[in-house]
Amino acid sequence: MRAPKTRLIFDAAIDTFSERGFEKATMDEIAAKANVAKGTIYYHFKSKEDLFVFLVEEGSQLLRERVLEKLPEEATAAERLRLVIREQLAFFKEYRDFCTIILREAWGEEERQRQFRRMLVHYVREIEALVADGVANGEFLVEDAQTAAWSIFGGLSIAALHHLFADPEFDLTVLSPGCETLFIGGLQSGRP
Amino acid sequence: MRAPKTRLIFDAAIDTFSERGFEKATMDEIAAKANVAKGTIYYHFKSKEDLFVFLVEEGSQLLRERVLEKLPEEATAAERLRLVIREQLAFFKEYRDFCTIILREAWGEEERQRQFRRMLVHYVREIEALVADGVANGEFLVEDAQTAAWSIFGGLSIAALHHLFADPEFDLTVLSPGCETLFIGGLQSGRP
Amino acid sequence: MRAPKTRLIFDAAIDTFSERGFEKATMDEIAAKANVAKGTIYYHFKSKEDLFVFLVEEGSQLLRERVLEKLPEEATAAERLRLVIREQLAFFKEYRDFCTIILREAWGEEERQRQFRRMLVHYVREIEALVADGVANGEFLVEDAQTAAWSIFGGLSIAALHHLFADPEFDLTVLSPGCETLFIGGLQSGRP
Amino acid sequence: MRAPKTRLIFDAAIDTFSERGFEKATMDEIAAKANVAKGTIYYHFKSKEDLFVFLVEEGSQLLRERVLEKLPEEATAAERLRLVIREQLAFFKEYRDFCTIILREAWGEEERQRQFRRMLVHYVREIEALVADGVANGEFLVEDAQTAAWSIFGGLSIAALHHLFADPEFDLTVLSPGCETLFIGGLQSGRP
DNA sequence: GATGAATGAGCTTTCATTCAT
DNA sequence: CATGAATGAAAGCTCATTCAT
Repeated sequence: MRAPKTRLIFDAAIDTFSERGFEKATMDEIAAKANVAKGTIYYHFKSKEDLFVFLVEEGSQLLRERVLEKLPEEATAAERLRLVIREQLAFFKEYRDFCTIILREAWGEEERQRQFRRMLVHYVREIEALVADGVANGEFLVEDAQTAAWSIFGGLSIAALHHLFADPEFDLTVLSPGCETLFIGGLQSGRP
Repeated sequence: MRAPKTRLIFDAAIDTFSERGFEKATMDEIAAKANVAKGTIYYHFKSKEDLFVFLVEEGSQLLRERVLEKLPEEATAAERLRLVIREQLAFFKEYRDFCTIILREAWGEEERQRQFRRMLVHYVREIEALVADGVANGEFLVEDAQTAAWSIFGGLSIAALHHLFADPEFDLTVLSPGCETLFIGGLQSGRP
Repeated sequence: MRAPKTRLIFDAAIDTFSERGFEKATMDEIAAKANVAKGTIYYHFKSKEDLFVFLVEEGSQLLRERVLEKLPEEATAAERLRLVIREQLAFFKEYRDFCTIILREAWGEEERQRQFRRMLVHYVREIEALVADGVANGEFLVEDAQTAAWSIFGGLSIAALHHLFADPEFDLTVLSPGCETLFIGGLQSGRP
Repeated sequence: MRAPKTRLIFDAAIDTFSERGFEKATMDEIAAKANVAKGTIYYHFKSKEDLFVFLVEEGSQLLRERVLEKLPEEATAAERLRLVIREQLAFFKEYRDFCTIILREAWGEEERQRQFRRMLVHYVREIEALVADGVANGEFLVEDAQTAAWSIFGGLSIAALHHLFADPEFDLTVLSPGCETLFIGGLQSGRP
């Protein structure tokens, strides 16, 4: 990743994969965007699949770092979940290309898709743990923390994706308050 | 759709597109699954894209029929939303292939993807209206009904998809109670 | 093989493989020679390897038919061996392309090469049996019929190949008497 | 050839060319086997073709030295030919890689193949002279010494190659007696 | 209506060669 | 002397689409 060309390829690949999807993206386009010869990509990455997996791994790791690692241990589950929602949206705002890739490319039986899902599972499991914490200490009341976690992750993601496709310049962070209210308090938030 | 071959092609296409994704699905595989010659598909559909769009239109219409058309006018917004959640999961259970296609193939700038999103927007707008109703009559408290609607739709869909990929035989309807609680009452459901 | 295009491809492939060798032959050249589109080759043959193997199988079978099937049962081993030598050279004369392919492409660890050798072994084993017959009835005197058989087959082939490369128009059948004398009677043929 | 790296490259090249054939052998593999950088090969050899030709020249020269230079002038033609057969098999035993390369890479219209054949011709011509000697002094009885020479060279080579591919550990020198008998005395060796 | 052989543009990947260091 | 990152031409293969039957 330190090699300068690798960085160029990485960025061009993110861009291209998010714009076209894995199958429609061509190595020619990635090479052109990165301003390197096609062979150069293959010097640094074994295959198109390999490039994709590398990129998804980096992105997933970044997502975990950004969203999960700064959670204050002492805060309540609700406060931490609010932070997760805020940070995930902020992440999607900064890396909108990666956000697109997540939802498009994770679902299928190809090896790269399975690998991708494994990383998502890894991430969502942390949200699940957070929800379970809240349940354990009486803050939350849900039976199935896993489904709740996937609903939250998926709800945020699809809402973000929808807005991004409607308006590429849309500022996703404005969605935070609404999403926090919805997932923490529900639609009946504040009702007796 | 009345021609018997058309039906065979339709089913084979749903099957193939959901298994492989639009790009990886081949007309050969669809033809083989439908037990017709490849030329026959082109006799009934202008192109691969045309076949896909047709299939997505039928599916979207079916989704709307199943989920939205049986909502009792007189019920509360919360009751109607619970029904929506229940019915959408039931629909995904029955048409899991279509559920997969929705989340994989709607996000991109190809014409078919734009068209697909237009249909989703059409569907989600009804949920949004329902949420807005609830807000209007004081049942719900959200600022952005649109985002709430997409979060609910997306949350349900991704949670469903996750479970389907983890276990193809999973019965999605068991997710209903949890999802209803989450979206209506929030994680703090029942807390004072 | 009845489809007309298949025949065109077959002939073009023999021609190209013998001229360039398996690796250097390109599907583009074969297609151009056969006056078909490249895709047409792949419609009839799974891969370049598949095309090659098919062609080698046909050739090997033809070689066996031409050389081995007309051997008179009642003749002496020496007479039959003379016939084999004569017929193999006649075969190489008629199918010089195949003769080239045999010696170039059989030696290596690729699957197609192993398969090829299996067919050669099949052919040479019949010569070996013939030699063994001669030994059994006292006509011949060799300890290792297998090595003798390969020496005869290889000697004929390389001598033929040498002459063909020196002069493509060379008539291989003129080599028969010399080769018969050499292998049957040895260099000291006729000496006491 | 004195530079130590050149030697490493030479050995790695022989190994790789014999294992994969000229076309399939890659400079990367040769470099890896030689434990030098790819650029280093190009420092010592102009091109892949150049490396191959160099190697073939060295090998051919060695073959001539080993087989032809120790022939006792005073011996009979038959005795000298026996020695040739023995020594060629011994050479193939020691340099089995080179033996493989000879038969695989000499037949074609590429410049390197023409050059290769010129060297083989050079070698076989000496055998031819030996045979012609025998004919001149009444030891042998053949009309076409050239064909006889190629038959002997080819017979030995193909028999050796066959055994090497059937069993890489096979000791080729055990073939000597059989081959001597075959080529000198013929299959009817010893018959009246 | 239905067929399937034929097409060719377009894709991923390989690899001999170059050259700045 | 030696290196190895970079190159780009060239190759095998795929597949949506067409069309004569």
